[in-house]
Amino acid sequence: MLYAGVMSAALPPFPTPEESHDAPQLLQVAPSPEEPCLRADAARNRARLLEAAARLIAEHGVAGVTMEAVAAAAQVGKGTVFRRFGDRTGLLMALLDHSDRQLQADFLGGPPPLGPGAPALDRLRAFGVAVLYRSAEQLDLQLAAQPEPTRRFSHPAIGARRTHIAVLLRQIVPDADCDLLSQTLLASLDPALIHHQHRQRGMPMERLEAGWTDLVARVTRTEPPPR
Amino acid sequence: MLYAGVMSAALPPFPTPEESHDAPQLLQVAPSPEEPCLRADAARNRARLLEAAARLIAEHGVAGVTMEAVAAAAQVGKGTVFRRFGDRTGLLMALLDHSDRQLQADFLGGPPPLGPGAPALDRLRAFGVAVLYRSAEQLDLQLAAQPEPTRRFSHPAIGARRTHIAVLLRQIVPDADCDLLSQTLLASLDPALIHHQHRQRGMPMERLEAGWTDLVARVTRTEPPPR
DNA sequence: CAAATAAACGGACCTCGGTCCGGATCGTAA
DNA sequence: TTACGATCCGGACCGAGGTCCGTTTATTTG
Repeated sequence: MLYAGVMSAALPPFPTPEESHDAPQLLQVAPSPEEPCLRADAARNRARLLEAAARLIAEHGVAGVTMEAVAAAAQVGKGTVFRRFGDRTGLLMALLDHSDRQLQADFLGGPPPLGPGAPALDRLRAFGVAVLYRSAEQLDLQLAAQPEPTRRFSHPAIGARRTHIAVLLRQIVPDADCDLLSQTLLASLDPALIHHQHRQRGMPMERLEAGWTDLVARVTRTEPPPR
Repeated sequence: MLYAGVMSAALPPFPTPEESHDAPQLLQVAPSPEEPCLRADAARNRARLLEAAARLIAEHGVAGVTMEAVAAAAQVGKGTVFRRFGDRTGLLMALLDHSDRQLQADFLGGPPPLGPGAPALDRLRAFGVAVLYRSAEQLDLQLAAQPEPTRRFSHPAIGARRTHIAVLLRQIVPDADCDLLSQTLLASLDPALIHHQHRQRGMPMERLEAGWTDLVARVTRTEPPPR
């Protein structure tokens, strides 16, 4: 389990203030237009908390990330953790934030086929594969960071992915209900599903990758790629 | 919110003993071959607990279903609740058990197009629609009964549905990776997804139904039905 | 019917997520 | 530099899920 990415994600002092779980923004990419910019001590504590959480994960796994433990490790009061991140999943999602932004930057402005420049169909294929492997790398954290079912699709990062898929789909199958189809496609990349297929049913990642490619071909009614 | 179905589910003294959450049986239908058959007092308490839980839901919503409250309402010790149902989700899933069996009986042996007799494609369409509306009716309970991500696909009832979809798919697109496709299709019927589309994004159920029909057509590479 | 054994019971107890509010700190403006 | 208000901090506190184990009860066997 390599949590190096997670560690680095903890370092930038970008604030994700406590109001982070409602803004229905469609496409986030920068640390949001202009954050209320935390007070100096708040920003410092935020960074220490993320770092402490990452350290706890590295040492004791996700299960070891107790709100009290994180607070203690960061030498901070428990209330501070909740003030900053709202709840446990908020903290864990913040740990994934860096990697979320990375992915988003890649498919919004990175090199093809993930980024713009390639045909939409190729971008869609590449997107799924990217999400697949990214999730597989951080599966434990991804699973633990899943909020209760009611909010599972409310996270901005998820919304951004859905929108991206929908945009691509509209270029390929303009007549379809792309808003709906995009959700379905995204659901097939759910970390819990990956966990079940890969770990519980033992399917190799290559098969999941092929499954995604095939699914995209079927849904778009195009020929499967030669492989 | 009609919980009549739930109430009636509480009545049959069928035991679902504490070992119910691992048996990887492919198709359950009866109350399992021969349950270890609970002791008389245990069966009685089980029934009282289910009844109490259903009553609490009817009165205070799912949020009112506290393990202690259920125990108290059933005039039983808290430990007994956990012994019987393992954990909270176990209790809530037990409440859905009756409706699960009903659905299963319908698609395994009921009248077409859900049951055998109709072409596989029609059965697949009907299956999705059935699951869709059934879930919509009990959304709150369905959402609350979702276990942590790790076990979300381990429930026997889910496995049965997956298998059923896979069987149908194999008759329609024998060359596809039906085991994988079936999971994807099932994922698009996830209660959390329905909740998000229908309640949070305001899509009418008819649109979700059309979405399923369209998805099935695309995935099987068949013509969409005339409507 | 009585003794023996396995199963079930109950509730005290623990942990952990989440809340609350009096007090400390930071940023700012005079 | 000082004063002031907004923001933040901390940890006591609460509720609910889950565990444990001494006690009770159903069932079986002689």
